[in-house]
Amino acid sequence: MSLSLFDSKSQSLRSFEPIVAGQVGIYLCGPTVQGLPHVGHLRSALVYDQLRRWLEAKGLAVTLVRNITDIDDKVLENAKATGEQWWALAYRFEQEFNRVYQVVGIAAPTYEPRATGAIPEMIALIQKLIERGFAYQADDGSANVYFAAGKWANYGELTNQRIDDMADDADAESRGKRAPHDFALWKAHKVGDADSAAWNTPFGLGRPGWHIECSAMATKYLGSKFDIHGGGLDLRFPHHENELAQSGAAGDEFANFWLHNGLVNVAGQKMSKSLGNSIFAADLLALARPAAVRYYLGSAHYRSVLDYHEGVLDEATAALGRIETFLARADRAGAKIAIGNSLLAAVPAAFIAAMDADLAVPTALAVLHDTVRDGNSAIDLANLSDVSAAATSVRAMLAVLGIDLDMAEAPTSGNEQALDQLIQGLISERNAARAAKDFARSDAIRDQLKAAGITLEDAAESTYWSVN
RNA sequence: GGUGGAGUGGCUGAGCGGCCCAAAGCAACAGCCUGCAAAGCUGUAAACCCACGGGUUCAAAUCCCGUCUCCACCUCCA
Repeated sequence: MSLSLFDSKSQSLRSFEPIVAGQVGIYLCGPTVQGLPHVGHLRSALVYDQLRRWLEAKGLAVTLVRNITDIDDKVLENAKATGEQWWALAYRFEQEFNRVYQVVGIAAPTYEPRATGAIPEMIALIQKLIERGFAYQADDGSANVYFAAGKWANYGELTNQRIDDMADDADAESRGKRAPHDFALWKAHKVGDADSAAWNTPFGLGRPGWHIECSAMATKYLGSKFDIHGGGLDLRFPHHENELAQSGAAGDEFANFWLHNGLVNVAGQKMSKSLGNSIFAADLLALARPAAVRYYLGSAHYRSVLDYHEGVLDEATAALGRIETFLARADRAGAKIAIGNSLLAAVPAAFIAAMDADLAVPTALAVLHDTVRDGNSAIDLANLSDVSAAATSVRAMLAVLGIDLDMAEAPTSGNEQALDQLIQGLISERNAARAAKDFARSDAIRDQLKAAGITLEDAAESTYWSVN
């Protein structure tokens, strides 16, 4: 295993070795389903989809668990605003998340647990923490239970911070906390909150704090020690720090590697509700086809900030078009795609090196484009074996990256056949005009098709058409 | 106040001690091809010294020190 990954906890590139040979357990903090998925959600999910595909290409059996946070303050708040049941709202958005994930080719996780499905495990974990002296029920007698950050000597180890240096939580005392940096494990039910949003527990009626769910679910499905924990950079603190503290205090070794993906800026600015500059997944998908959206999201390294602005999807579409044109030309040239049962064996060494270097997808894309150029040259030289090799290689790289070009093969539907027949008629007419040197007529036909969004390409042996 | 990240061509964006007189894509220009295009290939220009100023080294975009600017996180956040 020559894969290196940047581990946020040690802040260094570490060689990745699975805890159990041949298997990888990954836990991802999935979305809080309180609203529509935006470009940031898509990017995060995509990063780990690429990681998973790469691990699988390398022959590892990946167990990917990505949770759904279906209860929290925002879910309850937003449901009050829309007049829905909180669980109906959460489920509605959960489905929308899964819809857009599916559209851009993010494979479904091995399992997708909901926070509300792990309440008994959370209660058990909280009780364990109370027994061990790392958690306490609020001094005001409410059902609030807090984690005593100061009691856990390693608190701050994930983000390299010391409690004394952290900014204070202003209203800590009013909620029965003993220290400002203690955080909620269990939140007491409040008057006005839906009855369905409360569970009866040894601490009283209430609902889970934000962090406890991930500790409970990660260990429930992956064990007390697992390979990789991932999520957005914004989750590093407090969410992941608190998860680590809870699980560590409960005696779990927890994640071997911590991965954090960079966020998405919009025209250089942070995306936020208050700025009103959010780009939703549906916005992207309305502007470009899924493969282009996926290409764009992978155009910057996963730990870098990815900027979204006007034109980025057009660039991605153009880059993709180049790859597509090559594959179409190779196909016409008679290239044989021969990917065996190992994608890894069909992919260039430079591509493997890039992916192994902390998942350097932009570098991997450069290798892909180099291969396209070499393949195009081979077509011009009529070197069929090189063409086949390049096309095979390109197909394999696309497969590893999960980019599904969904290229038009021979027309299949009735509509496509009808269109093809019409255009073939015009192409014949144009070629007849060209043969007769009636270029006014031939250009008029080409312009007519162009106005309809159809581009003609005169290859040596025939004329091909494609819809822009 | 604390913690972390970034500043590379017209744009996006890799590289993070010698293979860098800096990848790849987009955009531009020229040549080949074409009746003309498109597509493709080739080439060119584009980063004056890779934010700025010092330093270490035989060698620095890459390491160190300082400065400037920007961004993120510090209990809502992918």
